Amino acid sequence: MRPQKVLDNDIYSALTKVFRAKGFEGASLNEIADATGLKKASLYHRFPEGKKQMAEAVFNYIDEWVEIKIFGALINNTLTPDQRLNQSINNIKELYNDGEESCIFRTLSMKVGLELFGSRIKNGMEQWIHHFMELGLAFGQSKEEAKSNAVQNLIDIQGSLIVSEGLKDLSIFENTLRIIKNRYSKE
Amino acid sequence: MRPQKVLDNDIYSALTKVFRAKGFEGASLNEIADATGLKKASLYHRFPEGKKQMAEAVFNYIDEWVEIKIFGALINNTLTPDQRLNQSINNIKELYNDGEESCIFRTLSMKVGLELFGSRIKNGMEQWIHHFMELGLAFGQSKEEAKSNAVQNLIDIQGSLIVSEGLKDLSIFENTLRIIKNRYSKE
DNA sequence: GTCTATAACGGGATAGAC
DNA sequence: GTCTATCCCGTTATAGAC
Repeated sequence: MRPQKVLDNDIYSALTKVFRAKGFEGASLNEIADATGLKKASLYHRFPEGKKQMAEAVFNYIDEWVEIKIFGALINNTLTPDQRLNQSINNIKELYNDGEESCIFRTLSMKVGLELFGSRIKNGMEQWIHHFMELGLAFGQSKEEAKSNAVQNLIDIQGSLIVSEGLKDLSIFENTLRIIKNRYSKE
Repeated sequence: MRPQKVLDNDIYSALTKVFRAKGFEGASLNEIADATGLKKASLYHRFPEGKKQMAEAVFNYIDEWVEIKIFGALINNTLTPDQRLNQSINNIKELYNDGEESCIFRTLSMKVGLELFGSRIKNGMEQWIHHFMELGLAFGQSKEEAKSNAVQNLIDIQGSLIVSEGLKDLSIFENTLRIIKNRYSKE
């Protein structure tokens, strides 16, 4: 029996799970092989440049998701500002699985990860800030207000993920999403 | 010539640097050996239980520093609340080297680290919250206010370290410390 | 496109001399 | 207390069959 071709999306999804949990150095090819259902040699067929390329695929995969589901919502001008806010917050919640899953900004930015992917991470963070700014402007905030709120949103998300995980209390992440909402729309 | 005994404190300091930068899995014994100036076998003389014990020494080393320089300042009732605030903020700045150094809550709490050190991390975070709460109470805040400010301080510190590093902009960390100050003392 | 098998290397850890 | 030398295993990566 011929081996099935494993679907690209299933591979990306499995890669993402592993790298988010373990980071770049902590993710071993054996574990990645188990998670994807491919043997190591097959992984090298898909990713000839090896582990680094696998991690890059994770960035691409998440970037695309975020672009559509979060940035897309934040700047969708067929929606009211309140709708944009609610939709993007819900999708942020989904991205981090209610606070259970880490962010690649964190797990892939330890020393080695930062050397390899520093510019992607910087770029990604700037995108988050840019799109949150648009939301603030849509709510009538000044440029300065919108900017500082956007930066603080990013800080809050990153920080609350770490604190939630450390304290094993997901309500902290949830509460942070509420705080972000309140920066734009009271009650 | 007899080998010098390498000072405990120099070892802890070097260990801390490596684990903070690389995390548990990313820190290799070769690198630790280089950083401490001890050969691998000598490290095992000091830390018979191996790498895990080395990381534990880092927790102890930082815990002690934080206990004295940060928690000590936060609850020092020979100082005015404003003095406690300023001193502890300055020491937080020092702890993270103006935002250049990571926090072990972050680097030692990836999947494997969390399995090994989860309860130490939880405990440590609770200590930070507890002592920040005392500061809030000293400033006349209600228990609820003091608690939520304390949690938010922790979130802000963790988040701003990640965002500062990612954007390569230490002013974000500095600004966060100012925000924390303003939770207690206006201007 | 996937596999088995294996190479080449670095990882954590230990033995034993000084 | 530190060292050199070594062990064993898991790691990344490759060769070649199917």
